[in-house]
Amino acid sequence: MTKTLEIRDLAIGDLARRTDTKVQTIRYYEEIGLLPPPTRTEGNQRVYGESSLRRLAFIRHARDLGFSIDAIRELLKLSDHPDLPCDDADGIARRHLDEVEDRITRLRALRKELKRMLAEHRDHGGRIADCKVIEVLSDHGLCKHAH
Amino acid sequence: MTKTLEIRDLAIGDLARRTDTKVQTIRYYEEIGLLPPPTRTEGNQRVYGESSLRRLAFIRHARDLGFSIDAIRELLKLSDHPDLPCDDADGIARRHLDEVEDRITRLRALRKELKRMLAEHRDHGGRIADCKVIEVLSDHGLCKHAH
DNA sequence: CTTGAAGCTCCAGTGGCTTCAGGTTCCATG
DNA sequence: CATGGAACCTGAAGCCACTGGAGCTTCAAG
Repeated sequence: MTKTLEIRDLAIGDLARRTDTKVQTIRYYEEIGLLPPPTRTEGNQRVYGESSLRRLAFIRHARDLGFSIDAIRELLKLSDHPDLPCDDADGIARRHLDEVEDRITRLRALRKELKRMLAEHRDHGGRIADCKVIEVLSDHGLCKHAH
Repeated sequence: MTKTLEIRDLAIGDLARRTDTKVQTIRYYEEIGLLPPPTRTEGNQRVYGESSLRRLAFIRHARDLGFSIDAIRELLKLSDHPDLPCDDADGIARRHLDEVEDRITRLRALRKELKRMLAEHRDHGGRIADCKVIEVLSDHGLCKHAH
């Protein structure tokens, strides 16, 4: 039950380093309302705490995984309003769960193919006989909007 | 051993529909060299075959999964040049495999959390008691560039 | 031979940053 | 306590990966 000591009073640059984000990107996220405006010092400089760090880390991971800003806004809404009317929250979570499942499936297929290529490569001493990356991710069965 | 009958002579609109892509996006991909310029009709209209269909479907899936155009260019290079010097191909494949593994890990974490939320939601009759989507994807251990 | 859908090129606009310019604040060192 | 360089500030322009619109041509069903 050791209470993790809180991280506080991070300058924008510290936050940037810890989340592998550009300083300007942080200011941009504030501008578009993804990050709440933090408190400022006397000299008007932004000061962040742990919650900003977590929130920003989440945003970066989600962006990196291909979620749009709007999708992220929705996911954050789940966090920000735990007492959201149930249908909304349920709908948002369910919709994103489907999308996540879908992405995992496609990434698995790509992973399998990349592994196969590396393995064959070793076996055949330096040549990729037949690369099927395209086949594997062009599979129509995996298309969201196909039928 | 039934030979799949080849799809040929698709107009740009057909290709767009089959890959859930905008017509303009297809032309844009041609412009930046992701798709080879197809043959044209007498009247100067683009005509595509099966390989374009596969290639474009691949590109779309990869973009959707958050790969950059440059990463996709590299993956396509594996397909386009099966006789690539081994170190190049191996490096490309290995690098992207690592990235793919990483993405799968993070998506799994997010999936787990979304599932948990939906389950608790059902149990508690309409309220999301504590939403941890942020915690789950802000985990520092999952950061590519953290240490 | 008409007519309307779909194609063509060129160019401007958008989302999500990124870079630049021209300043102000902070703080380690002399 | 003065100072100089790193880090901060705002505001605006630029860039990538599309997206949409204008104005025109081609195609194919009737």
